[in-house]
Amino acid sequence: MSNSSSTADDILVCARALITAGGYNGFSYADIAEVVGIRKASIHHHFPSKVDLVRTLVLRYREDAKAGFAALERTASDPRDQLANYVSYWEKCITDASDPFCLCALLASELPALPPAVAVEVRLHFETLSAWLTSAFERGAALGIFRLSTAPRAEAESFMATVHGGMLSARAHGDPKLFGIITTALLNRLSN
Amino acid sequence: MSNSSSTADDILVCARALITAGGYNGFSYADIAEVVGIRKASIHHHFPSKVDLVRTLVLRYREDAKAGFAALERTASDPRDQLANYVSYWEKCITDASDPFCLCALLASELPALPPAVAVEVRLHFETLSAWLTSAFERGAALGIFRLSTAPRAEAESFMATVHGGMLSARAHGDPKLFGIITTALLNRLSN
DNA sequence: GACTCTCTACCTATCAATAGGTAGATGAAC
DNA sequence: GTTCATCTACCTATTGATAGGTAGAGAGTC
Repeated sequence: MSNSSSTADDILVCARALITAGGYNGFSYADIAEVVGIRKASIHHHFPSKVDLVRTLVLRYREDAKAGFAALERTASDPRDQLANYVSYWEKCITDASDPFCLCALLASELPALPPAVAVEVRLHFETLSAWLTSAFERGAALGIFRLSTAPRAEAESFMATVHGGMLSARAHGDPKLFGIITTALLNRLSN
Repeated sequence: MSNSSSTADDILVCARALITAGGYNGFSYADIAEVVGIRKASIHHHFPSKVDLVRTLVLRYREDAKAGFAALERTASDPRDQLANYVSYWEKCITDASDPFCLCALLASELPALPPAVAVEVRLHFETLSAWLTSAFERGAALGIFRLSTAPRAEAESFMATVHGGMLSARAHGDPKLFGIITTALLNRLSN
């Protein structure tokens, strides 16, 4: 019943959860094999090396993120709503534990030790996210919706830092609701 | 020339840098052996298992953090200055690469996969940090120095999230100065 | 329809390297 | 002699990976 795209996808889904829980070195092909129900050697058929696997995963993640940003811009025209919806997306993921931590944020924490081919993709994700957030702040300022106390890029980086830090704190305290508490304050500041 | 406290300390110092770079599973006794200049087996004399090693490291880190909070309270009476000095401490560490990421924050990111004996200590560190920051916000509010838009605990958690997120962003972008940019905005908000 | 070839997706068996770890020996210091 | 801190030699388990293989599906040819 498994077809090719399904097995490779299963592998990627599994790898994502394992990385999000324990980092690049915290999982092995054997772990995936157990979850997906195939042998370790078969994973090599789809992903010849661990680097290939994780790099593919990050590339997919980046594509999905770009699609997500585009969707945010279609579903709300007000940049404040776009940012709020971005945060709501993560709050839902964290609260229902479907995706409790940004893959690239997790990998970024161990960036010095990542294989270069993976590291470069993780950096690119941060650049994309930063650029999108910056553009949201720029648009909001141009429309008079936001009054920025610093440059749009700095606002964007602060916003991003708070979101990622909120994920970390929710995890550290074992309290998913904490992400919402932290980001509510963040979003409230956008309304002042 | 090596004495017992020096070798064990060397091991801990080395382990800290390795964990901070690549997480709990990103280093091995062999890595430490190479840096410290002893055999892998000798490390077991000082730390019988990897869990013992990392747990000892986190305990030490927590002691140092408590001492640091006490020092911050001695060297400045104004809670705003205490928070600013806390941030300055990290900015210096990140900028001169002496300690570019909070050990417990790094370990917190992979908390689900940590050995329980280590995980509990990491959580305790977050509780201690959160309590100290909360007390700073409470004192600042009581003295009329801060006007809080949310409860002191929420302010503290937001502050912490931004600091940790700033570390992450600096690392992800490969730009240590970014931590300062993010935290300057954070501290400026304390002055309003 | 039967046969052949190619492809896909899986497998077993195996490997080298590495991981955390153990036990006993050795030498230095007291 | 005892203690401490190191070592060698070795262990089991696990890791990412390789080589060779099987089985079934699909397409093309007769």
